[in-house]
Amino acid sequence: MTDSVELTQTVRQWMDVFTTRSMHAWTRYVKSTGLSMPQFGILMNLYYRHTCGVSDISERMEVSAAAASQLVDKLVQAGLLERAEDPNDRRAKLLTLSDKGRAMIDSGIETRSNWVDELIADLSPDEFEKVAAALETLSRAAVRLAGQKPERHF
Amino acid sequence: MTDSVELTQTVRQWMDVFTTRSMHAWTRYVKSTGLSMPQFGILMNLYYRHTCGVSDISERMEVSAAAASQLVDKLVQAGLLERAEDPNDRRAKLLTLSDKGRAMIDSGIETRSNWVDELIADLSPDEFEKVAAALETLSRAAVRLAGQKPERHF
DNA sequence: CTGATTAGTTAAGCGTGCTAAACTATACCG
DNA sequence: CGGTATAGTTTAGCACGCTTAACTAATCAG
Repeated sequence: MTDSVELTQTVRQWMDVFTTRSMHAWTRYVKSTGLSMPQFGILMNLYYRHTCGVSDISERMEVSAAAASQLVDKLVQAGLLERAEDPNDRRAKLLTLSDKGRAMIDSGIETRSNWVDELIADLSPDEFEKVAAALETLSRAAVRLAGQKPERHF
Repeated sequence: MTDSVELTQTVRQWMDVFTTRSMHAWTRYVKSTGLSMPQFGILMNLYYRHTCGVSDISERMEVSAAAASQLVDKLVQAGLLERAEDPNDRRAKLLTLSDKGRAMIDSGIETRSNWVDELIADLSPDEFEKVAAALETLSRAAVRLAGQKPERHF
């Protein structure tokens, strides 16, 4: 039986390689879109949580409401975001990605996928299957962990 | 035999979950240090590539030499970086992390490790072993891939 | 030695993100 | 109804990163 400490080390090391690599790629892609990091962050938020208000953005990004409002406004003007009035609460706005905004994020994810696909293409079918199974296990664990303490900032 | 397209989908999805999560954590940590993103990026660079000059920073971060010089200067003043004259070429500087700078990155990696460890703790011993094996496979593939085209920007 | 290149710094100026503060408008509550 | 809280915007001002351009100093090539 392999040493458990050693295995932990393996997992951490992978995390290290992967995080470094993926952050670099991400940074590069964001720059290529011409958007700033915070702007792109808002688009990402809306990509996953389909709609929300300005104050939600403010909370998630831990910036003031003023900052969120300004950032959102730029994205609206760039045609990446739709900002509609909430019919249930006319103070609030409903923010959603425009098609253009969604396409931009899709394309970013696509870029990321390409790297992963190259990585996978390098594996034997057997390795591939094992890797996929392992990652699914990890995904489930991640979801479980996130569910355990949803009270944490976000 | 499981559908290969489906497996690819699994891998991509994990990538998605993991990237989102790890970038968020990274952003939060950087903010907590009081450093800006680019400043932290320089420290990261030097953490992995033990020493380099100002122009190397400039190239890797794709900013002007002036920008690199200014950022480095702030880090030196903050005591996170050592800037020494290169004895072989007195025009050039040798940049290295100070103990304080190294500690800062170590602590960031530590934070990341904690999350991974929590994730792992949630697995059965059997799952754990399989996951570790799979990630090692992936790591090797990543290294191989990186080695294949080292001419790419970096 | 001389001219050109390379490493790095400094200064001026711009764009951006951020905050605090003041303000508008809607919703909620007694 | 009237007072308070909430959602969002606007403004002024600051800090930061970045660029271009001008500059110093060291190295290299003929």
